Amino acid sequence: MGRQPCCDKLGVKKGPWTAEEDKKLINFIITNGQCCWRAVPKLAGLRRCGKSCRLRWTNYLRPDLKRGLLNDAEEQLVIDLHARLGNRWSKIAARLPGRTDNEIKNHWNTHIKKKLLKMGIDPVTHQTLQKDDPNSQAPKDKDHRHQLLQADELPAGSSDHHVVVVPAPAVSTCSSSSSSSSSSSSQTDDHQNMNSSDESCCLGINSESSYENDPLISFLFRDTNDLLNFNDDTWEFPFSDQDLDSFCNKSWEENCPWLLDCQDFGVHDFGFDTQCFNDM
DNA sequence: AATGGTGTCAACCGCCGCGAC
DNA sequence: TGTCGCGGCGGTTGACACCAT
Repeated sequence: MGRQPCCDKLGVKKGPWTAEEDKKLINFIITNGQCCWRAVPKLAGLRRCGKSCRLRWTNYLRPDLKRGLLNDAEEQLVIDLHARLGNRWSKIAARLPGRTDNEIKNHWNTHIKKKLLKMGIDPVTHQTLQKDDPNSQAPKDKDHRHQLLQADELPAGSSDHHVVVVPAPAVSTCSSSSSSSSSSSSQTDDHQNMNSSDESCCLGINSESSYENDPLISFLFRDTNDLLNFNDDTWEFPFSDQDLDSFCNKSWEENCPWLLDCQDFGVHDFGFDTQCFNDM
């Protein structure tokens, strides 16, 4: 998928990356780490601009990337964060481990926008759409999974009637896996019917206690008031110093077990073992 | 089977902020 | 203070996949 390869006047290649180029880039970064991106193509033997190398690495080759569609819990988090931050995809991506801003942006534009419209929510303002709005198909079910709450602190340009979609708190059971079907109608229904146990299931969480020990996950799911009080300008990394020390002393497999799912591409595919990334 | 419409997403483009000088 | 280089960000593009007719 992508564009046809081409070169500009300076002989810099554009278009889709080949496996050979990927291998060169990965090999270089594993050996040298991420340094001056401008120097990377020259040193790695690539006819690409540094920007292209950086993008390829951060959006596709990084070993800590999750693959596949966003699950319902991640999607809900994106909606919540978007209500707070607007189109600041990098800020949103920073709160979703293993996801890139580009991925989230694409997912928003192709899936979530439509889903919100079907739910009767304006994807730009997060306001409920007017009832006489032909685009509005808001559900009337009072058991609707999401609570539409009045926000007291909202992005610039928001109106007095701005609402934020907030996920229900996670509970302790996990009954069935939820689908991330791309079918918009069934997807909406699933979304509305999915209970909070499904949500925790989506992140591989079996119970509240099971993620209490994971500082990042527990941060993501702790009191939703945190989301309402979220202030991007003063936000700090949610780990305590102790957590951070613990994190740094573990391998990436221990800290990020979902990365093991990525091993069939991006690491072992290129002849590297996971030790390479521990060394990094 | 052929055609046209729509969806998906990797990749590019242009702008901006920041630090160095 | 102004300029430059760099990295990062968000918006957009366009090739391919998929589906409906």
